[in-house]
Amino acid sequence: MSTPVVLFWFRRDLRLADNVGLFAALNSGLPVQPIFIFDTEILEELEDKEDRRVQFIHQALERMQEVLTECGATLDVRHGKPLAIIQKLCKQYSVRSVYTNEDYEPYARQRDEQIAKWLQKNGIEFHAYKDQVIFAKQEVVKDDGKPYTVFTPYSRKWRAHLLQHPIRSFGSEKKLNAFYPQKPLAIPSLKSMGFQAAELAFPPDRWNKKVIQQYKQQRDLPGVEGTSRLGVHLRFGTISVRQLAKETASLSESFVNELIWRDFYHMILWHFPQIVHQSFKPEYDRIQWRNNTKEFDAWCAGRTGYPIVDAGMRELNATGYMHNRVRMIVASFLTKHLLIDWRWGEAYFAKKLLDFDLAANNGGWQWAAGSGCDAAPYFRVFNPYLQTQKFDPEFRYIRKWVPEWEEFSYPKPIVVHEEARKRCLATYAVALKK
DNA sequence: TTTTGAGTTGTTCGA
DNA sequence: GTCGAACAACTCAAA
Repeated sequence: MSTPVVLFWFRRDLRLADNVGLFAALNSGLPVQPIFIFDTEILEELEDKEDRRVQFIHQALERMQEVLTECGATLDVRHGKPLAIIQKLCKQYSVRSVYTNEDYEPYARQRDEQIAKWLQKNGIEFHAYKDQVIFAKQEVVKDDGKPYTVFTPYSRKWRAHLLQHPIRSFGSEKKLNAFYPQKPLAIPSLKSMGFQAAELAFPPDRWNKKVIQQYKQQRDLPGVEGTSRLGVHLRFGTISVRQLAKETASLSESFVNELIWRDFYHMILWHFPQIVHQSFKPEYDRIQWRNNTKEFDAWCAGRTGYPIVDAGMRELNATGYMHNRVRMIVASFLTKHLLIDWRWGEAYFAKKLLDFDLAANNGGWQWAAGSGCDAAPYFRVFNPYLQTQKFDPEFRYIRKWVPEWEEFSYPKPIVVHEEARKRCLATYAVALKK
């Protein structure tokens, strides 16, 4: 009989340091075999065979593998359906329990439920920990126990809760000797999984003190490096959100606010999973979207004739990233000027964004469309010219992504702002009148 | 239960 | 050019 072990299953927490579930596993008293599963259910949905997110994950795994190899341990990486892989691993190793960190997306919840059930039937424990966010699920709720749906009171309660429950550190990186000793195993290559590498760099997993200090003043200026660029690292857990919050708390209240927004949207998704398909405010699903596919294609390609919109879409297409201010502008433009269903825009972002996160992306789109919790009022239609004047007054961002914007060859606006605005207000009014 | 104050990120119009 | 009101009332949170 082989040595009893516990498995630690990495998902959106691809780091060895300050990892709650890993810390618990390493303290379980049994040697820990770390695993990762490239989930074919998810990978098959990806159209782009150079999808940079797959590469990002691969790279993060390789980095952990280096450290683990030095400790005489190894990460066992598989490719397939999670339940089947877990069943296989439980046959191969003498598994006493499976440790992991919670994932609040509907697909993940259903997957974990199924796996936990199978494990339980086979006498194996399943432990999942909160690691992805600072406060989750029921931790920050109204006095009557119900979830908040308005951000500001949520954020006040969140901050009060933090004072009562200061952030702890989980020194998982200090227990590397508790891994199961084993000869190195190879990580499946991208190619073997039907993907290929593109020569592209990822943003660093560090933050700049000056950027955080000036975050409030500069975060809205897409022509300036005024944001942290840490979204992708929070998404895949290559940095710890707890550590980040702790370190930046004294530097910028508005930066911490963005981390609270992240918790807020994850909490909302947990309590209202139907928002993946439906408007948070159901009456917004009565809107008669125009859904013109030619206009949608123009929006996707950055050919709307509105330079700030086109710059954003071109940045997204070229890099897998878009500045947050511009995300709002292009989302407002798609839903309100073009009257295209927010789900179309949401799906396009899901396909393209390196830092794509279901909770935040859905929250952002429903906010822009007006259909979300605590959303922009429906009559608030961003004026692309005014937004440019305010946030890109010297056209730095526009010049970078749409160098031909002043030339004759640049397309005429796909819609006239004033007309589109009126059409939007009229269309929304029909859907929302009682 | 009732009341009161407030609500991420805007725009337009008219005095 | 500047400023406040209207947009449209509504819902939420908390006292």
